[in-house]
Amino acid sequence: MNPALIKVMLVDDHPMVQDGLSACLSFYDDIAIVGNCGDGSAVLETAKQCQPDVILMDISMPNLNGLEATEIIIESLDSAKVLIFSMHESAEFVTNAVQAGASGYILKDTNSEEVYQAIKSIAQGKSYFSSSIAKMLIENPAEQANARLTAREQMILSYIAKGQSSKDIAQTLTISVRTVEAHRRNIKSKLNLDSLAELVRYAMNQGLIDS
Amino acid sequence: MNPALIKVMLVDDHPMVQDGLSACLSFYDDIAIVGNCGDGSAVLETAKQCQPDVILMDISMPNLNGLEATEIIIESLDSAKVLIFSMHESAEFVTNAVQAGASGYILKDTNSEEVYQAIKSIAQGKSYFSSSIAKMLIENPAEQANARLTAREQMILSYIAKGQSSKDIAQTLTISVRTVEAHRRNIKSKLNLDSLAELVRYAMNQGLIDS
DNA sequence: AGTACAATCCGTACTACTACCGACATCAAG
DNA sequence: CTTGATGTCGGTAGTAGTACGGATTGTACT
Repeated sequence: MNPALIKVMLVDDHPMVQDGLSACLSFYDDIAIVGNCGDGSAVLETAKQCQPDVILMDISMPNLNGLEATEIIIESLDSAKVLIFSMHESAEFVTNAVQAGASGYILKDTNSEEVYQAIKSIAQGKSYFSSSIAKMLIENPAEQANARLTAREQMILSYIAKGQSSKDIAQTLTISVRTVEAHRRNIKSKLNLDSLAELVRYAMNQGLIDS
Repeated sequence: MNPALIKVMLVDDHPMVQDGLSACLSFYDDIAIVGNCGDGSAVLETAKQCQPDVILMDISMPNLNGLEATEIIIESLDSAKVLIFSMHESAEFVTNAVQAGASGYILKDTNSEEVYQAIKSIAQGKSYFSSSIAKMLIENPAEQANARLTAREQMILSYIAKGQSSKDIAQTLTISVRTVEAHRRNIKSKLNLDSLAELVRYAMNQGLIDS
């Protein structure tokens, strides 16, 4: 058999994970690592150079998180499929990833054989989810359709969760304080959360910020 | 056996990270991976079998976290040194790790060369910290000494992180709003944190609240 | 062309929180 | 017994955020 070579690009801010994936996937001769990237904001550029078939993407990254990066990729490069490679097992993450355009979602505690199978499925145009993820999706079907934040709102929320005031955020983004406050209101309304504390917890659970 | 050979044991619940470390460290012929373990509760048993010189330990793991596992190891096997391999860059994690008996702390975004250097240092009885970690320890020196919150302050903080206002907390505890505000000030002063968001993150990292 | 939504901005009144300043009671430890 | 830490409470002033109420632009889809 002479299968088509699948070009894979890795996006993860941990060199160890990148090296681990590279090492593991190098055993399969129908997969080629054509590029890797440790920063969400550089994903599109790298992807345009590499022209990968499958992008294996971490969610929590500096600058630009994996979900936003996925949206950009899906809009700009319809040839590439995105496979999310995350440690987060919550339903919000998975549904957000799917809505962002990801074709699959696997957990970081999966072994290399399953990663390989997932890449193969994605490359063939199928979708792939870790068994525990699939089970969860069946048990908790789509709940919060209106809970989806826009990219701008996610950006604002991440600054809020980092501890910046509306004034700070306004200066950072060079927009009016009133605009930031409006986003604040919309975010709280969408997520049905009252307090700043709940916003921060939501942001942390969503992986919008570190630590 | 080569007397200079450093026996290393890996503890991480992500197979990818384990594989990556194994692959990267296999290039150095003075290091031997003598065992690995994906679960904190099995660390001690595995370590007794392997008799490692250095244990490379993740912090976030199921069942038993890396800090607790480190304490047990240090008490039971004085031959083994522990090198924490974490994605968390916060001062609390680092100081907690050191107090648990870890000889070093490196971040998951370090490259394999630095991991190698860290293992060598640890094996020689020295300590090793990632440059950003060392920098942080220098900039924020002994603030963890006065960073201990009283039971009352922890209680107040947990309510704050849950999203309650000072007024709410005052009613819940049947004390004055001013008292709650005073505690708030003291907590922020002790922890050297300005914003409510940082308080919430601290509380979550400390496990004062759920999810 | 019309609708919907996102993103931007403003006014006003109100509440919550912060930064200062201070006080006093209790209780453990030197 | 003095000292220090803790927990309690207050005044006053200022800043930050909320809750209404609007508005305008641009884009995208029908």
